[in-house]
Amino acid sequence: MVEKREKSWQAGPLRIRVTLPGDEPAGPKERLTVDRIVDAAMSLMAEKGYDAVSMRSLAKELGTGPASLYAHVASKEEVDQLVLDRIGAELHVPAPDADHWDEQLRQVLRDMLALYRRHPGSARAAIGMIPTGMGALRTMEGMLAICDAGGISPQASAWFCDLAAAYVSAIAVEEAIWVQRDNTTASGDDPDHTALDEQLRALMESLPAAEFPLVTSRAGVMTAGDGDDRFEFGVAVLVAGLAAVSEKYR
Amino acid sequence: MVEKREKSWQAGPLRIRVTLPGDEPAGPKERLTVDRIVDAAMSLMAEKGYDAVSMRSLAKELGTGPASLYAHVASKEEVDQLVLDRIGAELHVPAPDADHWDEQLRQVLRDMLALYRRHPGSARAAIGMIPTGMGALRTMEGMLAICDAGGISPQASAWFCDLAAAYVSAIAVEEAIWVQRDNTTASGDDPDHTALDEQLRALMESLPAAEFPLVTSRAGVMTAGDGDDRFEFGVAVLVAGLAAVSEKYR
DNA sequence: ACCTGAACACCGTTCAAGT
DNA sequence: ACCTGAACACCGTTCAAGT
Repeated sequence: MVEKREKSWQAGPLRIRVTLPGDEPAGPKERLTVDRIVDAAMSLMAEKGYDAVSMRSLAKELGTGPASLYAHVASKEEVDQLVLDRIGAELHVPAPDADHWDEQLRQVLRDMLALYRRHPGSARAAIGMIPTGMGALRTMEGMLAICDAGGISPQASAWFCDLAAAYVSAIAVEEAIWVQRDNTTASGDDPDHTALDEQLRALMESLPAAEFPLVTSRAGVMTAGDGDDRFEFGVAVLVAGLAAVSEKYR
Repeated sequence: MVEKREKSWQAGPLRIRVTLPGDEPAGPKERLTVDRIVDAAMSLMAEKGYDAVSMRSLAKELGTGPASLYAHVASKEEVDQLVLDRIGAELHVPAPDADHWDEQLRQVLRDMLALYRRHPGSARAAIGMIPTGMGALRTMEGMLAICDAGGISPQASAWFCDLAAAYVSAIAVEEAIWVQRDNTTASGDDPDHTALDEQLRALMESLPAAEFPLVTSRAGVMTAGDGDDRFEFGVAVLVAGLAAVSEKYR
């Protein structure tokens, strides 16, 4: 009834896999591999969000039962870890330039957020995960090199890698959760979360001015800016703060 | 078969509820209220971790079925929100002191983390949640006042509230996830996650030195310090960074 | 208005049995 | 070695029915 509908081949270092539209249930005779499981997890995540990725939905996508996956991965958590490792390998940190170390560092953080955005749902998998994939380690190496070029102390550089990763993934998770809510609530109408900002602003303005003089009078500035504006502020604070405290952590 | 085994009464502003040991299934005649649901969620979370809190376990704790909860709350998410609102009310921000605004701000962030730690599992509920409870709003008001005393621009102050909340809750979630893992893996032996640090350090040192000169040579400093040391660094970076960039966001 | 039992449509993981 | 069906012990939420 179902023939081989999926094609995959190796072309040098690239693994190419093509699935024609309407081929969702996939060929059941294709051998299960860790790579195929990770592929399926990433495409399912991108298409339907993190919550749609389960051992069962993954198995269905691959034309098998959930128990079969456990011959290749130990747990759902391992699948998440593998997805993150694969994504992490996409980030490339430039060679350090001492004159622009701070801008380079800010750019790495922007690229990290862009990576999560490019793979919707991936941020949710990153919650509480310590990244130990080769990609993440290479990113660390690159960040340390840039910090060195900027004269940042080794201890401050080391802890900054953690701090930056925690901040970026926190922002990415927050965004991922709105996006998911927007997708399930409003039926693809318009993706502005400005409605939510407007609501929050109204809430702040409606507070008793005597008890909340600042929140009420600054409701506008509190809800100002989009995600990028706020992230850019965060990135600026982090890098400026690093420069400022570096000496204290020598 | 089961009599009223739970006692609760009002004593001034305090709500006191005593459940004798062995009374877990609770009296089934006590009327269900939102407050009782939130009480149950908080104690279940503290005792058995966030994952143990479900609409079903909550119902069992309250001596009823899961469907009954929906007469008082709309969803599990609302329960989480209510728990967070209650916890948020515990934080108190001091009146601003212009000479020590930066130390005051750092202390608020420390207190925020302490709050999550005092209610284990609560951090997990905070993921992707925009805090709109009265407690959170009062905390914002207090932080804005301290920033004002420090001469920070309104825009920088406003965005800093967000940034700080995101950072602290990211750290709290990370900690909550170790704790949960430690509790389920090692059977209450010793709660040092230093073993994990040691493992990470070994991994870094085992990397090829040619490709990872900094990660390998600085594995020690990368895994140095406990949670408090690293958090203190983060807090120092954030507040110093705020002071540094404030003028750019006037 | 509040509560209930039963059901719906899901989870992750295990395990004996097959090939 | 790899895969499978069936089961175990769970989820959140809905809804008609009761009081």
